[in-house]
Amino acid sequence: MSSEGSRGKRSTASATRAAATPARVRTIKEIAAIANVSVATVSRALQRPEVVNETTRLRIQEVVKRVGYTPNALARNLRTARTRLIVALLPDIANPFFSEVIRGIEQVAHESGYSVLLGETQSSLVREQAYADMVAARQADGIITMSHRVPKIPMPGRLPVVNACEYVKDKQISSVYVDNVAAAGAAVDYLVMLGHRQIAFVAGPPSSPICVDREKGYRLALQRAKLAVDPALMVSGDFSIEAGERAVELLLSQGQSFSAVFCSNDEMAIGAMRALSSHGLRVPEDVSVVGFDDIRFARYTSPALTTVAQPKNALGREAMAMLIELLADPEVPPRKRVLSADLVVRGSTAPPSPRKRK
Amino acid sequence: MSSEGSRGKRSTASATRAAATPARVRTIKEIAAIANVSVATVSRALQRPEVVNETTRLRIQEVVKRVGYTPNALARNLRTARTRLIVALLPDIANPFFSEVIRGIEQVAHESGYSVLLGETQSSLVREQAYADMVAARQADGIITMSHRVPKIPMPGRLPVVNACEYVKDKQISSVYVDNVAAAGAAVDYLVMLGHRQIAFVAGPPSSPICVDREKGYRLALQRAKLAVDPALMVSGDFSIEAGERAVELLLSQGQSFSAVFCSNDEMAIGAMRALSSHGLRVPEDVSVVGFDDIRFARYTSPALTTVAQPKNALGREAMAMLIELLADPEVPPRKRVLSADLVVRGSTAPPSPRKRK
DNA sequence: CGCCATCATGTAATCGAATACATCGCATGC
DNA sequence: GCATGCGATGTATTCGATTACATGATGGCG
Repeated sequence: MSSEGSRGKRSTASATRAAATPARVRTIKEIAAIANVSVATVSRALQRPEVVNETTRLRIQEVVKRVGYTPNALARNLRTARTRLIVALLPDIANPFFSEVIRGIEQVAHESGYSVLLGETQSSLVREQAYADMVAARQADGIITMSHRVPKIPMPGRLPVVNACEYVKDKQISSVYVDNVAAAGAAVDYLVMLGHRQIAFVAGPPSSPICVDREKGYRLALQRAKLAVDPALMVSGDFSIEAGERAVELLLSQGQSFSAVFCSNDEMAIGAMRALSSHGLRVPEDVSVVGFDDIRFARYTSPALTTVAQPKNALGREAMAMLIELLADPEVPPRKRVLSADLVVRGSTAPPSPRKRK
Repeated sequence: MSSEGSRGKRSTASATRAAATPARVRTIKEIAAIANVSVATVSRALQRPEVVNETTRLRIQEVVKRVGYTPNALARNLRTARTRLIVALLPDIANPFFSEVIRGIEQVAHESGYSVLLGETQSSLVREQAYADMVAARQADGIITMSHRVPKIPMPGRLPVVNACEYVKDKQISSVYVDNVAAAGAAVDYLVMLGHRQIAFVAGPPSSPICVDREKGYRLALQRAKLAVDPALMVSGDFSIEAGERAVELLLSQGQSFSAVFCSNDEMAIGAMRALSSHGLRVPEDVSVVGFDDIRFARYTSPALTTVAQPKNALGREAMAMLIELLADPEVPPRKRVLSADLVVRGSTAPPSPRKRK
């Protein structure tokens, strides 16, 4: 069926600048017929232009452009068993922290001819798995996941998965993340250096290893300063602004005394600042606040937020580089790459005021 | 080649709970061989279970689960000519406005068995086009674009494209967006009602029709109030926080007199507030600020931002519903669906202070 | 002059699943 | 007892590209 008919044979010269051929979905066969060559030649003209005779190539390219042909990627990918597509899984696109990581991923991806598709998982295992299945189903070559779970993909050997921002215990999975223990410790060290003695901590979800690390950093820093770790000053939240608000509300309602709060991410810190000010407490005069991540909004809160800046772009770039390496050679040994994060001091921190609060 | 060999024949009963068969990539042929049926039966057992005999079906399903078989989606999609995948293009994932729109899109998509992949375009035509080509290349069924451009896709008839949040002139493209003229007008009406007479306007990129509309709403509201439209009070920006900052800096450095600023989006409003306060002007006592979008952070600025709330979730839901409708029946007439946006009054607006400023 | 390398191109197999059509067995009706 | 229909399954084609291998033309060289 589908015999080109009408056109075909000797069309190339005549119709070059004729009215645009009505846009249609074309196949390589049609292009071959119009250009009077075989499908193999068309394919070669598009894939490895250097092996086809120049005039033939130009003729084919002209036809392709004129009739508007886009090769069917499904057929091509089926045959070649690669898609040049990778999926980046992020828990929450509303979290500005990930934006820049994504940007880093995309930069490196494009340099190597990969496209990036984003999947929002809302931390749901089901949805993580659904996107991961795209790899099993051969719709994508690999995955960068920004959660602390590795989806199951039935495959031989190494999974084409790289973990970014978080990390998993599985030694086989390459990860890029920051030294959360050290970074959190540095933040608390700074508060201690300012003179704070009662430092509250708003933790993230305990299911996430990096949150455990941030808490560990907090504890170690207190120990270094010979300060007691007071469980009553430790609350946990789910990374949302509201959670930060609730955490501080809780501390205040319990009548806890503290002159600084260290939060496991910036959004909770923003919530914390809000709760403080709605209780008439000034930041940083009455209470200092430190966040983690350095999201874009952190410098626009008032006062601007002191926070631990993760190298977001580098995290993304490095993750993608690792994935590309892995896709090129499944034998490369897995690595855990640890970057460093630096404290950025802004206006939300100051020495504690002499008069004891509350 | 590839004769299953070893196993095959009569394995089903014996190995049911044997040690997991080493994970490998399977094909429908292998499954058929292991289950002792034809590929057609395996395919049917998976696609239309009701047409295969129950015992056969159970046997096949058991094998599928045991050896870990995921059908090759490329092959399937190639054959069936549909992917059940749609791509949502957004200019900037860092912009929290889009997050909720995406969420609406995903909700409806999943209800109808579609998966959503996100493509960040950074407003680059090239990148928009690259993602759009996925449709031409049959890797996705349709596109929801949140920019004011419609990518070119060589296809017969209606393009499987829906426009959300923005809109394009092209009558053939369905769109969902809010009545920006009315919404901007309502915001300015409110400022007028509070007593403001000198209202500055920070516009968005003039290339975007919705920005033109917001400006039109501003002008009309001023006219309704018999106030002059003063070009000196109108500045434009690119939707970033920094742009809002720069816009207000400019007005102040020019010595312009105004008691309120209406910004085309929340991020510019946040920038505006920052510029005002860094010049010692209090919001709202000295200058009132109104934004547009109602992003999540809008209620956490201090003071909380008065803004025009777009029905973000509904925009997403409606866009996806339209796309699904369109994919099911390319004949449905295109529609421009206009939702309404409501002013949310928070703390950044107040009547102008009696003493003239500057 | 004939052999062979080289270049350009064509033919046909292939990727893995879906499915139209064919086949087979068996029960039902006349 | 035989035609009919139906349910269950198998055979073989198809989707649209890539690519190994075959073929044919050309030219250089001994």
